[in-house]
Amino acid sequence: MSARLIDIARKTGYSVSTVSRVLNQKPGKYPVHEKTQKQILAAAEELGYRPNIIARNLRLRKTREIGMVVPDISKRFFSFLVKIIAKHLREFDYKMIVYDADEDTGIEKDAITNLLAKKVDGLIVCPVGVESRHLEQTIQSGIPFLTMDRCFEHLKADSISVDNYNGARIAVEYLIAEGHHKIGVIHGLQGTWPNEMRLKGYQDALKQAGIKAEKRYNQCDSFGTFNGYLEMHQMLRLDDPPTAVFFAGGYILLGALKAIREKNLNVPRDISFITFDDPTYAMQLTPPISAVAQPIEEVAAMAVKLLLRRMAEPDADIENVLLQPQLIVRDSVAKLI
Amino acid sequence: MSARLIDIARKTGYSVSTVSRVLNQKPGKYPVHEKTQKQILAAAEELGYRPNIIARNLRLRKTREIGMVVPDISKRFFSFLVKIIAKHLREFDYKMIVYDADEDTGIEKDAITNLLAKKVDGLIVCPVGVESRHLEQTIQSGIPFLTMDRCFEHLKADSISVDNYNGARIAVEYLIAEGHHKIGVIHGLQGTWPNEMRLKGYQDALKQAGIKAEKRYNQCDSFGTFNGYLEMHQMLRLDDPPTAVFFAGGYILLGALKAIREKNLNVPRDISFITFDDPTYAMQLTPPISAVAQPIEEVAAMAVKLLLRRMAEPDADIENVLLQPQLIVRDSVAKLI
DNA sequence: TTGTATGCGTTATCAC
DNA sequence: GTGATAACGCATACAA
Repeated sequence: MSARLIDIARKTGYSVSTVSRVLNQKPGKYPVHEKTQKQILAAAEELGYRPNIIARNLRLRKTREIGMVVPDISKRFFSFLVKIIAKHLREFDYKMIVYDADEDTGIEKDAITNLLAKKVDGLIVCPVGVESRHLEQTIQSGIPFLTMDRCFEHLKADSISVDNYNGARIAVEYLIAEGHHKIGVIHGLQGTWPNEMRLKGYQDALKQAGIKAEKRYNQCDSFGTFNGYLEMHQMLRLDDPPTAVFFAGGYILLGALKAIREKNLNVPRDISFITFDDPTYAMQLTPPISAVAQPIEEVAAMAVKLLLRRMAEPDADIENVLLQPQLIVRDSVAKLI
Repeated sequence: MSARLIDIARKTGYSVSTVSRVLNQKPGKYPVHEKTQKQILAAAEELGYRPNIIARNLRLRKTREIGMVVPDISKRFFSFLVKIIAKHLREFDYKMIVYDADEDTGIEKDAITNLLAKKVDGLIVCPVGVESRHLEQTIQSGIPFLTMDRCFEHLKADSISVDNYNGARIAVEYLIAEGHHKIGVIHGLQGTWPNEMRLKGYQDALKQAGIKAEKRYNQCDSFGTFNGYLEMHQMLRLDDPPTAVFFAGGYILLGALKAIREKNLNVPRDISFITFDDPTYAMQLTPPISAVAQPIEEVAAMAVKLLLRRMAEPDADIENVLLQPQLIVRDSVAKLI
């Protein structure tokens, strides 16, 4: 068993409160005799004293912990987000407790419940994205709360996300500008906010250019690699396949590339590709794939800023921040004009 | 403020202890009147009671939490490991608290200290890998403890890792079997266990085949993409560059591919590649890259098994488990014979 | 400058 | 069956 305040107290002959005061060192708050301090500090060192955080948290009714829930930590977007946010929080002397919801609203709900029961000082949730009732309840609990990425429009809470709509739109507008008219889309999980926004961006870009959105050019299922693989094959089986395809996520792209290889086709000679997300490998592929990059670091920084503001001013106006993604042109789109 | 036991007690007229008993429901332990139970359960429901985990943990001196520290959660190897381990632990009703050490031993040390102070029931550390004194101290504290991946040989603790030595060895033996003699290596951070083991595997494979390990064919710096890029360029500048290169990590490969593209060279026509690690994109590259895959899921499962065993039997013999990686042959190695 | 007493919310031991 | 009561380890208001 590790040393407690009372062990130091006994060893030095002082009381627990004196020991506590010395070890916490509120600047100039309580004056303690210098000799006393030295003895106590020495004893603490010798016993290897480490404060019991549980007891302290219970007493202070503060934890200096921020809870975070992500739908899939094995995806780089989220693990990187987690990393950067944790790093920022560290500067403010906050720890982060992350839970992986494994794309399951039930687990997400449990995670939030647990975090609330752990009395974290703030909560960041990247919702799985299909249900939000439990989030409403969480907001009611009054905890400083922030949704990220797969936000819900109706939720009365701060939020930060990437402008999925506009990102998709500039990607497709770029394809059109290069002379493409038969443009396909392979998107991800229906009903999720980013997916719907990306799809809408695609559709609006076509509409604006006077191009009809063909149903057969529209495939979807999930954001996974296997989905990309299957749907790409399906699209290639069409009598008049599209000349260019927009992918709603980097994993979809990966699967589509596999399908392309199997058909011995060449990008961009036979078909042009552009993807939402800019995974690390995109620029290393042959050819390097043009992409719409999400500003993850800015998202992380803004998240911390918003949450800390909410913690400092619980009654501040709700902010819903939308960050702009960036088009990165590489060599995967053929110029048709 | 959320409801406490005492709020339910006041509302129903029963005492705190009765309320606690009902809410914890030890099977057949304490008999409580059925009517009482119903009233209390109803009141709890109505007040939205959630037990305060901090108070409970303090009282029970158990947290049902496992701490985990990884050097870089944004790397897929670790984020995936975290995900799978957390999933397994969930089945045993344990939560996981993960911290990212950001490849910094100082942060790793702080993280461990904090986890210990939080009184987690067990601790899994994937060490940054350059220093281990603080790990020895951790072991002394008596907490069920496990190192993973970048283990230290001298540490008296359970450990689980991939056989980096053998993985590198079978990769290089494969290159030799295909007729290569001028074989380069670009490895990662010197002094870390996986790196040294992979390097030694490379060297021993050459030695066994009677091939001298040329110093100019050996480059290193870190496991990063940029390192791979620079070192590959350097190797290509040699008068007689190697005909095949073994990379100690998937990110290094990515950088090397970029260098290759810039020189307008072709894999495997001009040079052959094989890499340790099998990142998701390896099979989608052109050509698909042959690789040595780490059995991440087995590692995760074994980690949980070892830790739970240690928690159940603190005095069991120390186990150091080594799992075998697997050679995955794709199209990135030319047959020279 | 230091000590005493109290409470944070829970569970467990004991008595009734 | 149920209720007082005492910890768990810490930080603070108040006394001395």
